[in-house]
Amino acid sequence: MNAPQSIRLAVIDTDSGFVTVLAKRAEAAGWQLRQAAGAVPPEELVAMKLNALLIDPARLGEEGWSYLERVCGMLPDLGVIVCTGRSTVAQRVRGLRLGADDWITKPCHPEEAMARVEAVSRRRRRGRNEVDAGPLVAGELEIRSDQFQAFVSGDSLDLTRREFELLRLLAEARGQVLERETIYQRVWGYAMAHGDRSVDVFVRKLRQKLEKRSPSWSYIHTHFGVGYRFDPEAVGEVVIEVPDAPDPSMSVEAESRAVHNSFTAS
Amino acid sequence: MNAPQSIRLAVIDTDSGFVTVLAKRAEAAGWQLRQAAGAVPPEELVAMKLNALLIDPARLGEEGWSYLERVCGMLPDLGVIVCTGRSTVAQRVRGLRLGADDWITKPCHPEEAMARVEAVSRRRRRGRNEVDAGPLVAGELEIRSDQFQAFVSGDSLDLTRREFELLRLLAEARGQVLERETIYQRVWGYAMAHGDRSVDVFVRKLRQKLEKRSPSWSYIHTHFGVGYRFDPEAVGEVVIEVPDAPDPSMSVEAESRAVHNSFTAS
DNA sequence: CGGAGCTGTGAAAATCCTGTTAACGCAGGG
DNA sequence: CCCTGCGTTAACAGGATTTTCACAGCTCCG
Repeated sequence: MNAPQSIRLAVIDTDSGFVTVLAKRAEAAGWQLRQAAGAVPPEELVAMKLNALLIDPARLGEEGWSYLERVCGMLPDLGVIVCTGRSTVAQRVRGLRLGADDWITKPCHPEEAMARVEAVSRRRRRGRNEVDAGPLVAGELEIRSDQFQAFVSGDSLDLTRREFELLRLLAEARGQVLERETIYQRVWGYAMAHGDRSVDVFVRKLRQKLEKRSPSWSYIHTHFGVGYRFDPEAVGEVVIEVPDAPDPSMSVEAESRAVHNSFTAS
Repeated sequence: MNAPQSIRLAVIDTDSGFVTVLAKRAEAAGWQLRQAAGAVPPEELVAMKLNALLIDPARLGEEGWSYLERVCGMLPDLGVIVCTGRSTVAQRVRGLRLGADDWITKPCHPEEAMARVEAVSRRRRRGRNEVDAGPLVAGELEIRSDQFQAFVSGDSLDLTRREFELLRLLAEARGQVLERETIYQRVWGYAMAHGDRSVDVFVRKLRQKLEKRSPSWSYIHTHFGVGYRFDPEAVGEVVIEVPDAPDPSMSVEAESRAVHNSFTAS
């Protein structure tokens, strides 16, 4: 169910050889990686919204242990993996009892380090209710993962599951153009068959529902020959007051069509 | 901070030397330990209500890997620590990616093994915390964990164990949409088989009993394609008086059906 | 200016999902 | 051994949702 989701990892180590190799692999795997050489204040770690922290306390000198203890104490939800040189059983046991989740001995293969980081993150995620983030807001839109719905000033858009997943994917990549194949792969979970128009159809449904609730904004933009891009933009024209007009749909649609095709973005 | 709470651990290994030493220490630490020599069916592991499982898949011969995979897949909440002899990086990576939480190489000091079991168990505990003391009330409903029952103005709903667990889970996540897989995982304790309808059937039983005792409220809402959400809502329509109608059941059911399908969150 | 290739639309057709029932198997108590 | 309560499965019907199609409208590019 959960594809190898992107992991946010921080590495506190000065062993440049190990770190650079690891960074390379992590990047290849699509992880978000931050490096630091010294003891980063726990507050900053919080701000990074990490899944896990890989640390060599030996590089921190005397305060290594106390730092480890402080971090584990202040961020009980953070996965902590110690990766250091030769150590005694007593040291390892102490580290683990202090709150570390795993202890790897250097030299170690970067792939194993990554697998252990994954294992720790996996367990982390499971425990905490996956309400990882607060609602994502964009323009007048509020996307709530815990409700599988999007709202505009409290009103639900009545999205179906696929519509929601598509919207979330696009919104999470705000500003980035996503190709149809990528979108399909990530929302449907498998490769898109050649000639499949499902993505287009769902984009249309989404635009329809978005316009209904948030007419003065334009969210999903088409990139001809490529795919789609999510970017909330207030539509220039202010809403025309048509308080009692029986059917303003024609004018609204004509207007919106012009807005959608803003190809030359970027 | 964490009192070394009692841990329920199962060990699947035939290395009597290692196991007996470990058992001795575990007992001294007040752990509940179960031993097994071969592949125990995942169902039995569920029944043991374990915190963690320590296993040497090499002792299971050929099926070691598949057994590991099966257990990790079916009991995603169980901490799994592999403890085996010499291994390659590739093997360790594979094991960890399969779902194992840690991998220890024999020979290893029993104290370290225990520290790692603790570290893995610590994680799992973090998510499902807290002694919620008082009874939980919602609408006309009162859910008492100490009684394993729910009441409406003093009358018991006569819920069975599973019905109660399901209701409690939903109610504790009030307002949040829970997916079927999540529900099954948390109430039944292991992964839901594809196509299993147990959750639906139990939701129906619950709704039935809830309506019987609290007709003017709607508690469990369906989110098509996703799962269910608990949210007490007073039903708009006041009870229709049908003083002399011999069997009002039909109208009541028809009405309630309409209410259940309030897909639009809000 | 015109054709080829893409994308927007609407609606029909094919699937999937949930509500409901009822049969089945199991285990505990008489 | 039979009865009863409980949980699991299978099957069906009615809807809701997704796919698939056929066309019309746009873009790009020569």
